[in-house]
Amino acid sequence: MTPPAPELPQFYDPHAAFQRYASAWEASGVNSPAADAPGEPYCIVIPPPNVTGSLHMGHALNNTLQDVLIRYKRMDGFNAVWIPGTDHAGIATQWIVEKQLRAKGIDRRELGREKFLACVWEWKEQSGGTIVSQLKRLGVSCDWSRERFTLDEGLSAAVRENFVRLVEEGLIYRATRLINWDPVGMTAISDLEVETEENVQGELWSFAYPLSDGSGEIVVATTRPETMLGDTAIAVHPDDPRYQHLIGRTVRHPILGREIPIVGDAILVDPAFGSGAVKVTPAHDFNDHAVGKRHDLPLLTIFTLDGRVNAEGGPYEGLDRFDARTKIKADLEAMGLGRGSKLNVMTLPRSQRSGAVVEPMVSTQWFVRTKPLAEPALAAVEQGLTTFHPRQWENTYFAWLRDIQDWCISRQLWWGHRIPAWHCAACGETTVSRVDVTACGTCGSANVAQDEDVLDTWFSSALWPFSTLGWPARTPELAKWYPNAVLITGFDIIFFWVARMMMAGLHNLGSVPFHDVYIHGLVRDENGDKMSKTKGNVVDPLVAIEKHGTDAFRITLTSLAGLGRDLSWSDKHVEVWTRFQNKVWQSFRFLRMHVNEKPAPAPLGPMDRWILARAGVAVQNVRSAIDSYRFNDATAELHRFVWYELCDWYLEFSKAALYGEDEAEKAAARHTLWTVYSAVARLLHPFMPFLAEELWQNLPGSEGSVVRAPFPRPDDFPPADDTLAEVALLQETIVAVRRVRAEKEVSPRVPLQLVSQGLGALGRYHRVLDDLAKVTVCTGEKPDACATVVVEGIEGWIPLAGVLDLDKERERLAAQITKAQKSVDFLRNLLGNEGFVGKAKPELLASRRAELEGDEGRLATLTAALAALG
RNA sequence: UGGCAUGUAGCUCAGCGGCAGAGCACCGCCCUGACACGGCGGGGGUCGUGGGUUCAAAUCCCUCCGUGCCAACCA
Repeated sequence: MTPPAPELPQFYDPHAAFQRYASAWEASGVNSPAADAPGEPYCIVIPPPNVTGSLHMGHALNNTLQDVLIRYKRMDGFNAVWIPGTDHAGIATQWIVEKQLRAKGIDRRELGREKFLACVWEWKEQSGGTIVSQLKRLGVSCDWSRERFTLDEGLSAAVRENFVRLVEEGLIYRATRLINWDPVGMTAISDLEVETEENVQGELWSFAYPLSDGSGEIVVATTRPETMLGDTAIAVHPDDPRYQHLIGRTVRHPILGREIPIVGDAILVDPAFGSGAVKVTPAHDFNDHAVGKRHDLPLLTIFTLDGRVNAEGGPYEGLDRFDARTKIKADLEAMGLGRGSKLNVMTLPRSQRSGAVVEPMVSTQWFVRTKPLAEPALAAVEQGLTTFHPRQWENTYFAWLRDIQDWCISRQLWWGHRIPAWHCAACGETTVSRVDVTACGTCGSANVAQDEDVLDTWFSSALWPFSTLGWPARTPELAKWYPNAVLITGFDIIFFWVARMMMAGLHNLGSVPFHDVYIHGLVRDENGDKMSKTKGNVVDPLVAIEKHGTDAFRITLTSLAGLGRDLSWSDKHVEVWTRFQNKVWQSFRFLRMHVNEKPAPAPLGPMDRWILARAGVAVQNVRSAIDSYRFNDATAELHRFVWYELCDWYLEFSKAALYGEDEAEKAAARHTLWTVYSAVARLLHPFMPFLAEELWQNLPGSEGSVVRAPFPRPDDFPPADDTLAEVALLQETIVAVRRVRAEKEVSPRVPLQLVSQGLGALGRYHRVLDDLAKVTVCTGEKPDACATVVVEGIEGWIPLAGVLDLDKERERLAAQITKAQKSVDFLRNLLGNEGFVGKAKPELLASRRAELEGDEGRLATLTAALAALG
């Protein structure tokens, strides 16, 4: 006799397990494979969280899914690595530190660039680690030895290399253009960083421009009266009879006195809208800018960089944009030029970061010529080199890339990658270089100064899948792990990030950065509302982990991650998995009561073979679910198998053996339990790693850590054999008998097939016996509707009349039979038709035959059932 | 205005040509030896609307309605 195993605690303690295993795994090096380690490559790079950030539910979901995949692939023998890191997040970070300094009464400009950057670095050092430690609390198995930061030395070199290359190829250029300006952040921003605020109640105000010759006036309407200071034309539709004769003439600016031409422009002007005449401000409106180009109008910038009226505004100089609006309106009204106003629902462009209303401004900036980069990125997805999951996101991706605009990449910030370009004060030329420049590349003058601006933070993020692997150096890591296997991210950054990584990867390395892109939804609250601080419905993942434990937290998120849907987080969902966790634990304790050493293989009974075959099916289902990113299906399959097959059936059946006298049966049950739980621990590991390890460590005879154990394969288990059908029948029988006992209606499909030998065999089982003992079994002459049973050698029957509405059942069956009959006739005709057979492909015919057989079988079953009902 | 989703049990969702499903909630019985964080049984649905295709539609096609997101326009 082996000594009894030490008893397991009554309840699983997820926090203790986390403490026990998390850092031990990291120290073991299992997460840090060498590039030349054996196994097919499988690499995921983390979407780098901002250093400003703290972990929110979106991160939790995103990283849990990555961890599920990486743990699965690691167990499956891949050389799997998950590279973590953080993003310097240019504007966002600078914004925070500036705010902190302002609170102390310090302006960054007083401080100077160098000192300010020192402050940002200091802040990054102390709080940049927060997000990392929070990630670790999720139990993620990143390779922390490869952690990167977008501003570290290697990545900065990658950024320079990419920038200089694109300049050399003519794909980056510097130009003066109308761009989106953030007057609060005081920087240019890209189109993507402009967000629109919907349904703003605004005012559409009309006023009159007097014709220069005094012969009348022309009325225009605007939501931005202050921009009239920069008007350089009035546009009308060239075919509009009201204004046609005015084209070519001028109006006089009522405030500034300028003469302004009236032009005809069919593209901008809709004669049916408003007065049919439009004021044109080419320096502060994108549409007007286009008109200006068409008609060669002067660009008149009227605002300063912080959104005040400049010297061009004459009497309004120094006024804020919005104050100027009020005053100009009032002044024009006073001059008798106001022509009424109406309410107007509009959308306001706001800066994503500062929230300021964006001001279009003419400015000199650096741009990426995106068209040539977008074409290969489009083609790669069209050709299936990269696949989105779910597929429909490819449409979004295509739409944006097909209509892509040049990308403004320079930012008037200090925190970020400074543009590697040096302007010469002597000759005015610009030198772009991978190394710092001390002399002008054109004239040789030493009077050069580096461009003051930094790059858009997404410019460095675009390189992330390969800059983290050492590019531009040709490292073993790059050779092994590029392209990455999969990118997991949210739909909100398909344009910002995914598309740009595709472009950068294809351009710099000639192949796609990843084979799959999994797009997950948004984590919402239990009412389906977006989580937001103002609503106060934000769930802090760390609080949830404290409350429920890492395992339950992770598998809950995973179970909610269906393809193409947002997730609704609620404690009710977590409860399901907390209970699942307990179910696994309690059933494992049962195993430990009966198994305290690794059992030797033994001849197996039918129930043993049944559960092993079912385990094989579950393994197959879990695998194919993960392989196709159906995370919710994977967890549902685990839940179904463990609870409804393993615990509800097998464990109950095994008691007959384990509490009985037959040593051979006991040996079979022990071996089966051990085998199945060995698989369960490994199946659970990607989802509930700490629970899985706790099982593994307490499974007698298991070796090492579950982290390094192989993920179960379907062929680890015996295939289905004839006993499976028998067992299924026994189970149906038991269910039917329980229903009879409950005096409930019995579905005719099952009890009419009751097999006496089956029940006889079942009589030996624990809880089943209990059920049967309470069933009234009759003997003697059998009525038409009954279930035949044999209990402890006595054949009898269970009457069904009285608990069945026989008339209703007959009616229902007859309807089904009519339907089935039609199906069978149809298929038979189809197969009997020579012409059809001649043309049909063999496999199609085979499937049709199979269908027919299925239908005939069903028809037969139904007919038999009807006959039994009389 | 355009595009993409989405509408299935009270709630959260799965199913996507072949007998309408799960979890939670609800009702009844049971603290039996792994588990009351449990067991057994049960009730509950015109699958948003109207048409069409099919032997057969929740599932495919069209119409409309509701909801969400993205993009564009907004003088």
